[in-house]
Amino acid sequence: MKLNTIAQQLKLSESTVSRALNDYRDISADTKALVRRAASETGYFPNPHARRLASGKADNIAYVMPRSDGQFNSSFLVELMAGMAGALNAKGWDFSLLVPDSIEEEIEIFQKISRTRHVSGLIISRTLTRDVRFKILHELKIPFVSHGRSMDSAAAAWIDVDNATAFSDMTAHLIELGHRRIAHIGGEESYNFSSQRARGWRDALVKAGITVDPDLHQKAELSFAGGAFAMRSLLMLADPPTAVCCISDHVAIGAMRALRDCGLVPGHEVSVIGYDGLEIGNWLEPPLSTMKQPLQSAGQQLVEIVINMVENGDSPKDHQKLYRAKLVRRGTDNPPVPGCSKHLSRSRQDKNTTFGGEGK
Amino acid sequence: MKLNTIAQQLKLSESTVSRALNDYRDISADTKALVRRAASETGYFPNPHARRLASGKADNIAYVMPRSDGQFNSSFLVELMAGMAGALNAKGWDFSLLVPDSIEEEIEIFQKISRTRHVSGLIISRTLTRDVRFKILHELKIPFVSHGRSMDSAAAAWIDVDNATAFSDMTAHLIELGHRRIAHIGGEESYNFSSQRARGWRDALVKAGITVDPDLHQKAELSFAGGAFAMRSLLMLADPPTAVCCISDHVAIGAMRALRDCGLVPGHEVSVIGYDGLEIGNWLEPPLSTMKQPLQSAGQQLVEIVINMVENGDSPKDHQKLYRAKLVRRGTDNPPVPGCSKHLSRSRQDKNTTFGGEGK
DNA sequence: GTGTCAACCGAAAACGCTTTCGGTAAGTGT
DNA sequence: ACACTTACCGAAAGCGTTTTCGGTTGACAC
Repeated sequence: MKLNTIAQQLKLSESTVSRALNDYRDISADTKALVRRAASETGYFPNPHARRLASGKADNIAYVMPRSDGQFNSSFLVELMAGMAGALNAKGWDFSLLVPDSIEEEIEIFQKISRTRHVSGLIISRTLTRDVRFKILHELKIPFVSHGRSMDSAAAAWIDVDNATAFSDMTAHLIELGHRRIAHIGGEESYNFSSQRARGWRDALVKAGITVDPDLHQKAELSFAGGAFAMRSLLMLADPPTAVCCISDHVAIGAMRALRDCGLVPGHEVSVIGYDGLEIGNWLEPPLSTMKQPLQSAGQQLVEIVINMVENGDSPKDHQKLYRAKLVRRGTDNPPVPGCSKHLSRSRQDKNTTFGGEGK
Repeated sequence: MKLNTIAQQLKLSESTVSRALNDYRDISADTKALVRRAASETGYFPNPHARRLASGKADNIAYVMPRSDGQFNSSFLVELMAGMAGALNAKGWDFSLLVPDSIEEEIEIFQKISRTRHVSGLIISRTLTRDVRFKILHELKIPFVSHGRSMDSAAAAWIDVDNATAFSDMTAHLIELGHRRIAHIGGEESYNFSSQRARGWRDALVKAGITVDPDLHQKAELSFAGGAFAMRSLLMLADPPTAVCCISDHVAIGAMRALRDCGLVPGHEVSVIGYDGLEIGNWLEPPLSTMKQPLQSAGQQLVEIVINMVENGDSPKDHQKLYRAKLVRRGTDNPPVPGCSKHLSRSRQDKNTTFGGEGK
């Protein structure tokens, strides 16, 4: 099933067959049809390695998968990768996965790619506030797009959600409901989305004339446990919050658990809003309010961007896209309950008295 | 940075350099050291395409990712893929993802692989009870391992969990707690794990001398919504179950929601046990009991198996491994509450009377 | 000395495709 | 009739490795 075979069979030269298959315009329509039919009849597939070696093109995209955070929004990740694979498949390109253990290893991989060019384009994610990868990839001249911005991404291609606006929207919503003491459970601020979300929260408070109490800003691991721990700390405060903006749904779910453990009902004594729009939130008791990203097909978009850069040499700057998250009210965002603040200090409440909030 | 350059630089032939790098034994230790040093100094990486073309080896593994079931245990999937990527990376092999839209497309991909051999080995999953892929891959002589068995997998390599035993263990446990009316919310039985799990449930009942009531066997979509729907059907029964064995944690979570919506408390009037050992189960109210698979590094294992088959020509049959799932008691498996069965028929209960079960 | 055997290395032929360059034949205008 | 395109195709040179097949040494025994 080599090009050779098919050429002899048709009494054409290899080069003609090759060009016919690749739709060169100096091949007559007749021969093209002829060759195509012969190819599909014999079930011919060009050898990718030979093709790539000869053409110098790799025709594949690699996604740098964030390592070892089992707690991160994994359903989203799967969705994302499926989207990428689908879009690439439509183009006939390959999709590989890179899972570096450390940032050093990641950079090493980049260098290898830049030398051998065995990967035509890259998609990175989980961007840091300051992220060397942008500079490195730029220097190595590897076409790439990032899922998430960074302070170093001005000249790069990216798609992202407006984290700051999302969290100021969220916070403003709670303020409008009547809350004044609104906490934020955030994450490690070296991650760009972390610091942006914290900023959004802070901005909304300031804008409403509420002074920001540093005690109300907790930093947590982005996991169930992290959220639970942070929530417990908040409840220990002399003047606990009546609402909490959580950096992720996972964290919010942990926080809900902590509330329950103290005999409180999420959305009653303490409102909770998460972020991610996870399906699971709908199935909790009570259902978790959250911010949802509109990226139904982020994977596909990312792929299309990087393909454009590889094939047409598009400028990265022409591919920057910001989306806005939308509030999804479910059951855990409600007006503060007057007099409830007393209940909030350390003492475990009797379940029967605190149970049965007004719901949504 | 070609082999050429480095050869001239050292005044050696290309072939010598190549063999030195690949550790052939007819190259002296001295020259090997020399070449190696030169290579690492210049930062040389062999061109993968050229290498693969010349050697005929692809040195990569592809994973056929199950498409479009957002509801499936995605954290596990991510974990799995990370494990695969890690193991492959250690070997210097590439990892690609295949995401076919249909079974036809999947088979087409297999044929392409068998022709061009651009993928050395395959990992498949989400096996069907009758799964043509086993026969096809065997005929095409593509080395592969499956994550999950099938009726057609006798001669193939696989790792799997003993689904039947897991569900008979689960059911037996509920029987021991005193339950007699034990339902099963299962899935589409064309999936192998689905039918196995249903079988385990049925076997345990029979073994305990309990006649199997077909009404108690619900088939649901493997999602939150599917679980909720099935649970509602069960509650509508004239004689509803006091315990439910759910095919997955997702389904169980949906079932819990349905219970709550009827004013019931999961683990009180109706015990619920899930399957998968999802982290999220720990954070529900009450925490969900479940069966946990011991596959901490299934990805790595799968990769090692297929590599062995590719490199050493190992027989598939020597790589079949069955694991046993373990019960994780959390909050939703308890003895039946006497007199509760009355509450179970359709009527919405007042929350205050039903709330506050004995917990775990 | 001659023969033998390792140990080492080089020349050159693959591997299966792409792409440049040039050549022929037919069409176009004058 | 001539030059000049245009349309189409073939020859051949890569692409950067691996691998087969010999060939040249030097050591060692006789």
